[in-house]
Amino acid sequence: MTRTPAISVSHLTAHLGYWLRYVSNHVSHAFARKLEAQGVTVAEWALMRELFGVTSVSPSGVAEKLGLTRGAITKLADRLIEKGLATRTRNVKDARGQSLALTASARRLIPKLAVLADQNDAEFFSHLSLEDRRTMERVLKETVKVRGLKSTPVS
Amino acid sequence: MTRTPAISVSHLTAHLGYWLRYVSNHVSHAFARKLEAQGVTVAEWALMRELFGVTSVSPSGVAEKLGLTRGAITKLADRLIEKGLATRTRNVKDARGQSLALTASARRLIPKLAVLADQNDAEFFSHLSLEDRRTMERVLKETVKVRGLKSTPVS
DNA sequence: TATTGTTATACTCTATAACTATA
DNA sequence: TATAGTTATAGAGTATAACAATA
Repeated sequence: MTRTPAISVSHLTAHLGYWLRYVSNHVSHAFARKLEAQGVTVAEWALMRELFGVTSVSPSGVAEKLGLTRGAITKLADRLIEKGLATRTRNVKDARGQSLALTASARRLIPKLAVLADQNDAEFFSHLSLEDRRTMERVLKETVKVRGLKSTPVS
Repeated sequence: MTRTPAISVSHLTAHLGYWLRYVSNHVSHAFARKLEAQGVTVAEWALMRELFGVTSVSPSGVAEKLGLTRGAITKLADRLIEKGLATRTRNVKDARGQSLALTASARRLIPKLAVLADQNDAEFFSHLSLEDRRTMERVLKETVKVRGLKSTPVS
C-alpha cells in the first residue's frame, strides 16, 4: 500500500498565503469580467485608484505604492492614456520627472467602476458577518503596514 | 480649486477585493522568489499540492479544483513532467482519460517547499494574533465553500 | 554621476478555440 | 456525437536591463 507521507495534507493546506491567493485569484478574475465591459483591466483600475483623489503623481511614486517597477507603470499609463483616461505631463521644475493625472472622462468613469467593485465584493463577501469583514479588512491593512512597501523592486 | 470628487477616496479603498489582491500579490511574489531557488513556480507548487496525498488525479479534476482550464493544466503538467516531478499515464479503462501523479523526487521535494511556504507565511502573517489568523483562515475557506468552485471555466 | 522614464525583450500565467483520439 | 486532452494563439501582467534625457 501507499506509505503515509512524511507531511500531512492538512499541513499543506494550512498556509494562509495559499488561501489568500486562491480566493484573491477568483475575486480578481470575476472582477476582470465585470470591468471588461468598460474596457478596463484590473491593473488599470488599480492605477486609476492611485491617481484618484490627488492632483497628480509621479510614475515612480505610484510604482512604489503599487509595488510595481517603473517600467510596468509606463506601460499601464500608456494604456490609460491611449484610452483617454489619463494624461502625462513633463514637470516644469525638474524636466526629468513627470506627472500622471486622470482625465475628466476617467473621473466620470470611476463611480461606475466603483459600483462594479462593490458588486464584486458583495458577490464574494456578502455572507460575512460585519465582524469578520472588519477583521479581514483590518488584518489586510495591518499586514500592508507592518510589512511596509519596501518589497518594491528597485529597477 | 479642485472640486470634491463625487465619490470619496476612502470609499474607493474600502473594497475587500482590493486589499486581498494587494496583499496576495505581495505574498505570492515573495513566495515565488523563495521557490525560484528550487526551480519551481507558484502555479507549479499549487498543482503539486493537488497531486499530493492522492494516488492519482485526472487533469480535468485538478482543473476544476484549481479553477483553471484543462489547457492550463496541460501546460503546467508538462512543466512538472519536464522537471521530473510528475508523471502522466493514460488510463487503461478509458483511454481518453489520463492520470497525473507525483514522482518520488517530487515527494522528496515537497517538504522543502512546504518549509518555504511556512517561512513565507511567517514573514507576512507572524504578527497576527492566533484569533485573527484563525478568522482569516476560516473566512477564506468559507468563501471558497460558499462561492463554490462553479466559477470554473468550461472549455 | 545620479535620477526619472522609456523601450526592448522575455517569461509566467491563463484563456479561447480548434483539433485529435477515444468512446 | 460526447468527452478528455492537446495545441496554437493571444493577451495581461510583470520583470530585467539597456538606454535617453535631464540635473
